[in-house]
Amino acid sequence: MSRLSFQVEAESPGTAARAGNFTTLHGQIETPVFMPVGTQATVKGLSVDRLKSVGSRMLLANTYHLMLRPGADVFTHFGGIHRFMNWDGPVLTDSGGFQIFSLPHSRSMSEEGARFASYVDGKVHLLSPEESIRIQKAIGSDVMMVLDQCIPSTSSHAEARKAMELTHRWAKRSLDARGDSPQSMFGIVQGACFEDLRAESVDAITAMGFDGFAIGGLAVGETKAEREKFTEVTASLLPRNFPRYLMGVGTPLDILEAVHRGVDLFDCILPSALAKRGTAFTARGKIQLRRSAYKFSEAPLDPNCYCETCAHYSRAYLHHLTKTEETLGWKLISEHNLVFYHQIMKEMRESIFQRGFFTYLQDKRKDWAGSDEPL
RNA sequence: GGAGAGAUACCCAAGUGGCCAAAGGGAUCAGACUGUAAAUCUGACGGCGUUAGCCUUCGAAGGUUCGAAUCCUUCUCUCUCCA
Repeated sequence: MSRLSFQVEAESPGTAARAGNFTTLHGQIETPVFMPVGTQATVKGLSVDRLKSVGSRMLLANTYHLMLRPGADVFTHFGGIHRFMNWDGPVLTDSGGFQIFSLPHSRSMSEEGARFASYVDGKVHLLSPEESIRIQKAIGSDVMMVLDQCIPSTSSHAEARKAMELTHRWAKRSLDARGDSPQSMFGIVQGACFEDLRAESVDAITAMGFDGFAIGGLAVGETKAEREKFTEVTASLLPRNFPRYLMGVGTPLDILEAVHRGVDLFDCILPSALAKRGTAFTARGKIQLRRSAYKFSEAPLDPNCYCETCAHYSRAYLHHLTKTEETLGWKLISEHNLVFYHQIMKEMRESIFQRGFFTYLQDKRKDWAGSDEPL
């Protein structure tokens, strides 16, 4: 029986998009939902007050980074991440599977797990499925992710099969390691850009008894068209009554296209990572605040945005903060970007209830993809 | 007034006869970034030309040399120390 009690509340004609909800140990979440990335038990630059104010309801944190610092024993001491970081909403922890992909020179792979040399002190850690789950239990996340092997999506069929099969064995070990913990757990579908492997992976993972299903291994090298195709191929095979999570995706347009294909949860570093380099999202495309065109601009980022940044600060000021690399600029643009992401999720959900998602999709495709700086 | 040091492209700064249109930073401009280790990475950066190449540059003016940012002469300006 699912620990999340996910239910589909509404669907919309002409699309696989659905609106739903699920219940975690720290409250209910309405989908589609975007989770800001808080790798180190912080969404960079934003206090919990600000996060709540911009509309964040569920955060992602990272097992690998938190294992290195502050370490699982600190979470045990505090009784979990919620009290530690003063966040009372749900938290999903990534297992460290993405670091297998993103830190390839710091680790070696075996059946047992991935051995990492810590970037903190060089000490070697074995990140096995059991160890990842042990740490995620200490962190006390509401949703734990199985340890998987994420590989470049452009990998060969043979490599993709090998990583997928290992991911399946690790998924089973991860699930077994959960034991009777009340924390829920998602399995992860792999298979790179191969339809047969994606189908096989869905069969294997859905047979194990998870509380939700993630589509992994996308936005790691493939084209936008491939990403959409394999999101669709995979999502269409996943069971209707469980949440579907597209890991690490993506741009506003990526998310729109994925909701259209039946995905419910998202996380991405882009709103905060791009804010650091002065990129803001608006309904009319991206704004690159480093451009000197904004030097004297008294306009807000987006005249239709209700965020604090748009209420109080000009593009000229944000341009200045970006050029001088002041952290306030990063923070103000991050807040704006998160408001933008949460706002579009809300609009998608509402359009599904109104049975108008497909129209919304077509409008946004035109507005976003057709702008000078496409989203 | 005396002694010394120096003037290089938007800025800082290497270069002391040919391999120099001139290292390296910064700034500027452009691009990248999707389950975040890193204030990150990439490209352009005198002008014209698609390339070959041509033209104009190293405080100013002369000179030496086949050839000068580099050597010589004079001049202009800046800085440090002593009076």
